[in-house]
Amino acid sequence: MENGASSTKEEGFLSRMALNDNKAGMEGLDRDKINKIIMETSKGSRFYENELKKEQQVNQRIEKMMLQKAQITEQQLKKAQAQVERVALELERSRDLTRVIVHVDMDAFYAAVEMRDCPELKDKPMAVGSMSMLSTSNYHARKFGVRAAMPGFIAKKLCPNLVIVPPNFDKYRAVSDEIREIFADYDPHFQPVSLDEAYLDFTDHLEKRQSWPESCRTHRCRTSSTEAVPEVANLSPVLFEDSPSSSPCLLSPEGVRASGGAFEVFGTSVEEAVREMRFRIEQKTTLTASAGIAPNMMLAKVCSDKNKPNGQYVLPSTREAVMDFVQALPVRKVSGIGKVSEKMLNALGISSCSHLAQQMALLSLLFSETSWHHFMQVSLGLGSTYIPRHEERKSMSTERTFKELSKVEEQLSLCRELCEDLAEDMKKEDLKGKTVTLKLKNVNFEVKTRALTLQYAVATADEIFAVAKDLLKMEIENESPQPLRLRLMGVRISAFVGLDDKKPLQKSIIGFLQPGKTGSSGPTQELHQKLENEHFSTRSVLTWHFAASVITPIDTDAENSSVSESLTCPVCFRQVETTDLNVFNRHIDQCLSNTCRKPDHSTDSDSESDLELESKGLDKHRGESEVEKQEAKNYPQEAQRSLKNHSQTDSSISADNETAPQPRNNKGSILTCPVCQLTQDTNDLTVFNHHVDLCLNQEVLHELRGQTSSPINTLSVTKSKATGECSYEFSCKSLFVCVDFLTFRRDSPSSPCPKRSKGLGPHNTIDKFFR
DNA sequence: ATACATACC
DNA sequence: TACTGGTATGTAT
Repeated sequence: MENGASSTKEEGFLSRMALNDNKAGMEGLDRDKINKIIMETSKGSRFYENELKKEQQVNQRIEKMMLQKAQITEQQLKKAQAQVERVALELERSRDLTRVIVHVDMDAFYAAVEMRDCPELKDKPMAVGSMSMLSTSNYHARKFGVRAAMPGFIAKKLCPNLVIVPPNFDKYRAVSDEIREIFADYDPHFQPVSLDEAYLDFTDHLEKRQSWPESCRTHRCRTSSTEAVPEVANLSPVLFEDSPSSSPCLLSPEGVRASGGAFEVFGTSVEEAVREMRFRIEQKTTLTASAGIAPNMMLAKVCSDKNKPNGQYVLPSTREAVMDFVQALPVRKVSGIGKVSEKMLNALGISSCSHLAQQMALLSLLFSETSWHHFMQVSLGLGSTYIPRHEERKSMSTERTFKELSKVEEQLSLCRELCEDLAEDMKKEDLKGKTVTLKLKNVNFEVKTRALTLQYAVATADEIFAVAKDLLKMEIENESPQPLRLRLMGVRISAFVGLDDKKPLQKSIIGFLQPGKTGSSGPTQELHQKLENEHFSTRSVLTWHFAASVITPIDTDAENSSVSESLTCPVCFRQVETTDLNVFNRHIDQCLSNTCRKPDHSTDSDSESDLELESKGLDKHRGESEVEKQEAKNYPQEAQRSLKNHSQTDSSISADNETAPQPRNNKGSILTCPVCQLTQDTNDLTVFNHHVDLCLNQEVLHELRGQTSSPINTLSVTKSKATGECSYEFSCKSLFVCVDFLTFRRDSPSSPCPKRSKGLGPHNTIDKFFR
């Protein structure tokens, strides 16, 4: 009668269900008692049973691993050891201790915001979330074992007086914006991890900071005491506020002194700079942050946890300090090593990073290359010293948990709803993707995903639903005559067009505009390095940083007159009646997408009939062709052609231009746009050139959109079009126009800073692209 | 390419 | 009563 679950309950429960006291604020509490309550509250639930099942899967994985381990011969190990040492040596050679990386993390962020805005909560144990799930708890509540990712009803058992506050994400986002403004003063290219967390590269800031006068390092306290300030109060404006770019010193020393009040002067060291940043965060938001300072991201992340809350920790940039630090580090503290990896490593007798180093040869035989390379880096205290710019998103999804849903019609209508929500989000970012994934979780918490990749990208609710509903129907069929008893459904879209398959040309443009750091170090940097070197010789690269992509009115001379209330769109060249740059940018986006994409055709797909399950066979093949039909309906021939490279079969494209991206203007020939690679149905060079301009503008603006935080400088558009010249000239001129849209700022202090892109002749810029 | 698992906040 | 939601990536097939 013993089923697998009940026989292994006793040994299986701990690692998955038990309290995770890994995080700050969890020291010295009664773990056993807490775990007992957690277990008692959970036992017997479907969730618990599923956790047991997963636990067993992990145990099996471990058993398999141990078997493998038992079969390893002395010889293999020797060989592995040699290999490991080679790699270690190579990694060691790449070690870079010259960067100063900071990881900042707000303390109990959501909870802290709620406490700030509701003093009642100050001295109570509280958490943000719901009875079903908590996202954060304050430090008071943590003493009871209440923590993030714990369901509220269990937390209540642990701490009956716990106050649970529903989340207010808009507010958190607003606070997040405030702290990010401060981050940007120390590293304009900082990388946000979440609303409350970011990585910053302080290296450049520190260099500049050395020559700053004291006045630039002086910051005013909001009140004389940094303690509890009621309400939102007038936050004293911080220095720098209005000069995110160039000179940070706004106030003269007299100004500082004249305004009176309490001041704090910060030094020029890293510690002081980071302390200053945290101070400013606290002055501005009444919330505290913790920070870790280290020579790479991996270490900085660990360090920020070290003196939490409201503290910071510096790991000196010496190999010795790093190695000492890492030896003592429990593997679980490392970002990327979670519950399961920890358990597997533990099974091998590995709990700290020193063990990790000792067992490397073994690990190289038991784990995949990516895994053991990661372990190796961790054990050597290596990590990324280059903070990559935020990557473009790779997927977008929406999912919802609900109480049991078993009726087919309800499942289908829910699916449609999700698709509508997703489509709405997609629209906001103007995305289209080719892969649709349906996610289902049944009442036993078993998760399934079903995906289908289309030939063309989709974006609208109808298009997505056309696919998702078939995936769903397929699952319903599979399960029948039993119904699907669902507790969650989700829809995801991925494989966006315009990321990979689009244009190496664009990459060159952006690569040129933003070559990034030139520091060489770490295997993780090799890729960046390689990419860079394709276009530049490493050290000689000027580090141009994009400043703003906003376009100013052409007629700036009318500044004082009453007529200056409009801006000229560089795409349609019409006046836009606004001075709001956001509005104006939206207009340009609109213009660009209107010109480069066919207008949407309203798709009245089978929305009604979709809600009935077709009882006939619904095999995958049929599903696909249905989807394709749907596709064809939604995207008329021409639009499909403009969507991507699947246009090869199009009869209007002559067979002889397969690989030649350059336009030719021979008599009677058809021109191919070097950007979108599509044949242009014209022989008119002016028309063709206009098309290329649009393409380029769209690409560059699309790429740069969202990369810049503070629009500062702008420039006017000069309409300098080439007509009747050779094809290369077109491209160059077009690129020049496109480059001319932008204003650059040179961050490198070694060279003068041209205010306008006029200083960037085509000789400096375009020539490089075409090499 | 698909499915599932792990990880992070 | 009640155990999330969003994104990325690794592993296995």
